[in-house]
Amino acid sequence: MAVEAPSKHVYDYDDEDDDGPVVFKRSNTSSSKQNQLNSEVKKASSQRSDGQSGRQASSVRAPNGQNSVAQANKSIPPSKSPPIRSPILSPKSSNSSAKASPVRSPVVISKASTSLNDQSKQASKQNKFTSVKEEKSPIKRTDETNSDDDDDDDDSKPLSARLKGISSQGNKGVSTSTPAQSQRFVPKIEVKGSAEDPDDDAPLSARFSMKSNTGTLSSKPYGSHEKKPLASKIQQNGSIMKDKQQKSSMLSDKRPLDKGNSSDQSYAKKLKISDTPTMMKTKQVTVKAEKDEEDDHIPISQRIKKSVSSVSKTASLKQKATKVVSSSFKKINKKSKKDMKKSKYSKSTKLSPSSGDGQKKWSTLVHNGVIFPPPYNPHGVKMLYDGRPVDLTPEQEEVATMFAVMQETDYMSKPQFKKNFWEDWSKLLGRNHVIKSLDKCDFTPIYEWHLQEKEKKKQMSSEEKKALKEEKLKQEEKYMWAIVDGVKEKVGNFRVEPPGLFRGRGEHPKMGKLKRRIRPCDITINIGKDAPIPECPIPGERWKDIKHDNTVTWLAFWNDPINPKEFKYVFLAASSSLKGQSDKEKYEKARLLKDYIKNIRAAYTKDFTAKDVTKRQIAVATYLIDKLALRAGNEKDDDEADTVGCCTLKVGNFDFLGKDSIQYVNTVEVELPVYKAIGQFQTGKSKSDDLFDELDTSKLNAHLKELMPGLTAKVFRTYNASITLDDMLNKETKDGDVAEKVVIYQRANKEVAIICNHQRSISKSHSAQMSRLTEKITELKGVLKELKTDLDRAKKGKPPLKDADGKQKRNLTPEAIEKKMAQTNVKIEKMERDMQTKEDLKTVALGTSKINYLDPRITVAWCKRHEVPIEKIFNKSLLAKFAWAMDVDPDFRF
DNA sequence: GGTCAGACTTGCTGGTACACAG
DNA sequence: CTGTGTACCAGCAAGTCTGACC
Repeated sequence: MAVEAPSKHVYDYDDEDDDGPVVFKRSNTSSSKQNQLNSEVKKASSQRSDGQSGRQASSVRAPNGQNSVAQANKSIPPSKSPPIRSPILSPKSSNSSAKASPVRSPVVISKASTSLNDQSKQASKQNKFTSVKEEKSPIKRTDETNSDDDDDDDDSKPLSARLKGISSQGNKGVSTSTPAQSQRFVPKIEVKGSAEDPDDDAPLSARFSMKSNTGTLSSKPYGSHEKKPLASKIQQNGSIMKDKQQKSSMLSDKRPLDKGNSSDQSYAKKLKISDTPTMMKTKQVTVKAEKDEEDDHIPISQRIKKSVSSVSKTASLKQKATKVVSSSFKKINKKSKKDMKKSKYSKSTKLSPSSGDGQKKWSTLVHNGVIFPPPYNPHGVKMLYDGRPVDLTPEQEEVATMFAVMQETDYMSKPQFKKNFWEDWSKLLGRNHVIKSLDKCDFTPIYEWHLQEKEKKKQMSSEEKKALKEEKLKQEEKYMWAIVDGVKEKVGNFRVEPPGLFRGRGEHPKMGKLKRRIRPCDITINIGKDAPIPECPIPGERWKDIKHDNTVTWLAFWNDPINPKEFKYVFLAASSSLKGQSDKEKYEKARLLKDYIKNIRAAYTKDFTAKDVTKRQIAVATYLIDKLALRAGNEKDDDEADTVGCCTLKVGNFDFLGKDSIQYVNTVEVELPVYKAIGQFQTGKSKSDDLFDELDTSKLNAHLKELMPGLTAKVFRTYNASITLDDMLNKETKDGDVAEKVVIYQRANKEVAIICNHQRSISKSHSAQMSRLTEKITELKGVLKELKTDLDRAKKGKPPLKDADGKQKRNLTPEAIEKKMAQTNVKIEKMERDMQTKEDLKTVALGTSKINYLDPRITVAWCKRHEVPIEKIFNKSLLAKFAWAMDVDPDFRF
């Protein structure tokens, strides 16, 4: 079968994580297409390159140990970018290239078509059966005339790139798009010329032009990297602390790993090997490319077949070698899970993409449980009711205080918050209490007491503060660590959440409700069978339950008092090997998508016009997830904030509240078929109806899994974020000092944040800061003017005028004055750039993408290649979290 | 096929320690 | 030395996704 080939590639790749002797060619775009099509060779090759680079690497510092002497400058790069959230694709933005039709935005229509075409071409080249992964697309268009080879490139390109401006999000403050714009997709009508729009080749992202400014994206050249090795090898995880491990890992990096992953073995216990590869292996999918219409009613999934074969071998090999239980075991029911515990190394033949269900996560686990907040200490300050002081019991006072301290927050203006608070508090007060209504309550005395306490704390001497801190540390020390399979690992959240008022985001229906105090009898502890059960810290009380489940990673959990159906877990810290391993798997999965993306795009593009509605909805939804980095959008209960994701978009949406009630406003141009399809989905529905009424996340993800093993909606976010970073860094890094390079990085980071709609609220002092800067600039300009006058006078041999205070200024030579002027100009420019940057970033949160979406190996490798100390990019906790990525080869590409 | 429990990841915020400019 | 600004981190809310169960 034709299929095989592809699969093979895949597998080989993985396996190989280690070796790959192929030649790497990263650069040519031109070649790219071909390469892609044919082979995964690329991957292999890339790996190879890794090896090489390893050598180079030597020059680079070892990640962990670096010292950064350097100084970095904090200077911020100037950015010219326009406000971030400009509407991206609105027609106006489009302009640029196409003058011809105003309508056509830089983006896309054409693009779509193009890509489609390309793909189809490719497809045609190939034959009918193809694995998705392979390049063959199921779709075939005969009409296509030319194919761009570049297309390939596109696929690998980041979305963002494709969007030239994704300007997506309106931020809270900044959305630029007009309501009208945001309301619907603007179809592009443009006649698309031939496929040749240059853009076509460009990745989607390129197609949207980003307004943001960074200006950097050029659309094209992407190609080069296309062929990075997919899998990099599975390296060990680098766990942070073990030297041995480290060493080995380093070694491994330096040269291509061998299949056996020998290096991995050593870690095996702690780390699971990344299964990603494994996972993928599980199912190989093939697409049957019948081009005809008939396909239309065949679900894509069906069109795709899986070929499983080769994989398992590899997988098992690996597993054995590592002795790690692969995460891939799937579908093991609970009982069997438990059984599995006993046989650590047993493996199921079923590999699953999911990360590890049923899989053993640890063999021995020792920890000390959790620490509780101190009991409430009454302050005795009386609040007023109807102007009179009221006596409250400590319990009543505690809750009143929770409310009082929130006086200055926005919650106080939310009726729902007050209503919920009152419901819970009045229960505590009892029916006969003097306090009958919240309206007559005056919490000011308590609030003032609170402010005083805060002030006192602030006024403490540094010694006192230090002493307190040490005291706290001493109490908490024992809870901070767990021993997992013999290795000391940090625990993430060992402190039980204190009681308080629930602070739901957005218009959460439960905001203001009392989050009661959690007691030991609410808590279930999970610990190794042979480990001592943690002593309950509250005398006379006991844990709710003790479990010894090594198929999960939590150390303890309790039910959320606000929503008892939900759980609050205590996990290991992000720096732990367990977390690191799954992090790595996540990125490996995203990297794998790179190999499938082209065909996935071709498939959904084809389905835009499918007869079957469900299929069409899946296609459009996938498109939106891919292009706009939307989240999947699970159904939500009525008692949650009203937010949506892709599958739950409403007919009237395109300005909606996403996770955390963050607004998403984006106007994009979409391909005509998408526009039409959306129009159809909207027909006959009201604004509040689901746009994708045939869809939910399970269906969508089930479908995605048929396209690529383990593929789910969120993988697109990771993929698009990481590929964008990789692409931008590689395209835009130029010679320069460290500070300049850091600026490049920040720009790329910002681009990703915009794509993912990562926002932050504008700091309270933002406007003050801006006006201060403006003032300073004005002042400097005044100085400049004065200098100019002095200069003119000096040239004529006259002394300078007196200064503002009437004092005589020093007599300077014209040269000296000119020098001063130049310095002042530099200062002004820098300030203006700083202002611009500050303005641009005022609503953009860079941290989230760094923590969750950007493969750290991209960053580490880039730092190594460009001699940028990694500490300039990653802070201490990120360094710990990404320890597993530190020994990546400098040539690593996503 | 749908629902739900369960487990884990993602995301924003606020407090604060610390760096820096004046 | 001091007031500001910011980076960092903890906290916890809010997502995603899987598998069991009906």
